[in-house]
Amino acid sequence: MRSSRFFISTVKEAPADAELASHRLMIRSGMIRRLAAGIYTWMPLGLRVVRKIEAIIREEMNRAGAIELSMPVVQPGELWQESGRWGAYGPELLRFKDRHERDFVIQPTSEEVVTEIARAELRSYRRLPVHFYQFQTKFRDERRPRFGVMRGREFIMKDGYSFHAGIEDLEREYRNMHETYTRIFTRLGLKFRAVAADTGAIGGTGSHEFQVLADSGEDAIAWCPGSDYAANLELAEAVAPAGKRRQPSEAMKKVPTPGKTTCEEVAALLGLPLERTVKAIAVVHEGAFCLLLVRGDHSLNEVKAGKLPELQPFRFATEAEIEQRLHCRAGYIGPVGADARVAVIADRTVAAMSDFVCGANEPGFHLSGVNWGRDLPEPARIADIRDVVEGDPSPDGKGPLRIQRGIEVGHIFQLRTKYSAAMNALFVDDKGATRPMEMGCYGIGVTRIAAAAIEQCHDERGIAFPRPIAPFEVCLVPIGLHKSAAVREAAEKLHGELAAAGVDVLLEDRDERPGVLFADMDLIGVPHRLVVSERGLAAGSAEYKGRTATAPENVPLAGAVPFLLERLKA
RNA sequence: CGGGGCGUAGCGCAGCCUGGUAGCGUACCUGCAUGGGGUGCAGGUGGUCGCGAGUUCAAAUCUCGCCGCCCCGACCA
Repeated sequence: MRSSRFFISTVKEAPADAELASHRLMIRSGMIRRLAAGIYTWMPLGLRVVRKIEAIIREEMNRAGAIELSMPVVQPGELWQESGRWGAYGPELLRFKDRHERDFVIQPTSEEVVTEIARAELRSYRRLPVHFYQFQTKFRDERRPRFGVMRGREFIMKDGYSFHAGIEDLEREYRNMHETYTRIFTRLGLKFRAVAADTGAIGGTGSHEFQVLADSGEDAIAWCPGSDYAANLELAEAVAPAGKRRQPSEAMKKVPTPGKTTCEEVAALLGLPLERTVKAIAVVHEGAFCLLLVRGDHSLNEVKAGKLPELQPFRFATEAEIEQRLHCRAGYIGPVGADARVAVIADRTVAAMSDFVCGANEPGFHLSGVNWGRDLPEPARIADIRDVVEGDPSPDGKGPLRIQRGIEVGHIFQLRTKYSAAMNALFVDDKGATRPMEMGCYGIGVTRIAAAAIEQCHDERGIAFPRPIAPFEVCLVPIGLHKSAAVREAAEKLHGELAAAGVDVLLEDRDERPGVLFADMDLIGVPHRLVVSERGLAAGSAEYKGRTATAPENVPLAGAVPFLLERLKA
């Protein structure tokens, strides 16, 4: 490819509202152009990256035995009524009517359509298992699209759906996909981690997310360096503290804390560590009030709390509700002497505390030296309701946990019979009985991967794409191509030879100054660069530099092609 | 959905308070010079100032309404 015939449109300044490095660099390199909130055009340069990501995923999905098809973006509302998601999905599902006033949706995923196919095509156990997948444009009307294509409304996703005669076979395919995804993200050149994920309302035996590690990620993951334990923070278990609770050593005291409503302020006022305080969070479940107790330096895990039977579902109490029910201002509420009708759920850590500080249920006062069993009854309900923190013991007992941030790029899920049962996707088994099929679903955010890769691989000069997904593998930068016949001839020859060897090479033949060409190639992230100049030709050499290398090196002109082929293998 | 902010040339911004010929940087075009890290000089092109009303002799500027976008928060995959 010649840059003069391609379309390179880099800019020096990115829009002021682009916060993330990947977002800024995708705009600056001309990979994408924003059309509306969360909706982007993939410009030729960006599309090359997307196509390379797709090609790797496709190759591995095919190798794993999945079969590609393509389902419609526009789907009849009827099908969504049938699965129950018409009502359940909420405003994120984009709905519209056609000229006949019939309901349609733009698919956010395709469980309904694929299940419709399965129930028509897969009538016998003899046709199972089957795994269909597609690359397709999705639309989710996100409340707050942001970070460019990282959380866009329109995006490309590889979504796969498998159908099985039994749970064992579903589990086999689930393991197959776990391995396949691991291969895919490894081939894409990403640093990632597979983590256990929340199975949400569907339940089932398993769900894993594949998270690309990046400090800017929206998800937090907890993992144990001493074992293979890894889970989304939403799910990660905080085990009960080891050992017995310390004996009380202080008397309970009411201390004035005017204007101090947070644990931080109270701890600072009393000169105590934050770990000695307890915060009480008032929540409401079906009209019933409940106090959740979490240590002052910990934070409530809403997902874990929401799974407790007595809280499912819950919402936070408003300040007005707190005053009305507890007769106390928010900021001073606590478990001591609380209304007996208000249930109290103590986090495991809180249940093991002694001589702690909490609200006195009286505006302007807290209690210090509070002890379970003496100043208030032993907690009736103890549960794991906090986020784990760095250094907490791993649930598998194999050392302390670490916390890292990640970008979710893949998710595999055992759906079981949620859709097949709702939509009558039945098959006849080997005993002649009719049963709903077991289903699995497996998604990869293709366009999000492009952003995640940049998030992970960039520097002050621009993008440093991993070779497998770079828009071009090699760029030839001739100095003075439009002035020197010798340079032109040498560059053209190298271009021809590299292209013939199957290398995705870009010849920078634009009539620009060298500085512009260097800056652009660094910005768009081409991993290998070969410079051809009169100076080099005189010495019979060309200059090679890897995108992330600190210094260039000279290679003999005659050996440049084999040299590059060797570098491309690495 | 609640709170805050912003809409002026492709991009980044000034001008608005105090109404009177629409500006700067960059990008783009032309010419000359330059030619190993976003080159210099000179000359140019490009804007219904988000949209619609209103006030006024006169509105980018003041008033009202609408739309769009961004940030924070709540909600959710």
